[in-house]
Amino acid sequence: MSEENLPATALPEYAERVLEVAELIPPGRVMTYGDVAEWLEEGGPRQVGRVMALYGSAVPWWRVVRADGVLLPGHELEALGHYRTDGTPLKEASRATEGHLPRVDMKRARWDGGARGDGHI
DNA sequence: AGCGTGACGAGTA
DNA sequence: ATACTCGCCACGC
Repeated sequence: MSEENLPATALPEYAERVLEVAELIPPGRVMTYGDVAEWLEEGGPRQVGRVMALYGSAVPWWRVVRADGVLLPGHELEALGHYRTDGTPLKEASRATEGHLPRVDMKRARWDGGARGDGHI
């Protein structure tokens, strides 16, 4: 038997953790890829991004955003619809956004993961 | 083995 | 505000 033939579970455990965090994010709030990685204490923003790109379709992917608050290319309208439904704070009422799609107001929408002071870690 | 790329982040000019 | 660089880790060629 060869160790090379890893079980390769349907979803890597890391991926499952990332998806779990994505599900934890309450409506009207968002977490950055880096925040998720930090919350998990493993991997980095790019690893989280990879998981979301592959399996994000099974979770509220729009609640995991870039640190800039820029909407996902190709899913801007989709995400925007969800943000309006969830009541996520957006930055649009400004001349700077004129001609540009609104971005998530990270200052208000960023979620710390429940402050994870209530029993976690 | 190296090299480019990616649903990233932060820093600097 | 934009553009560029570097660090980061996994994957594909």
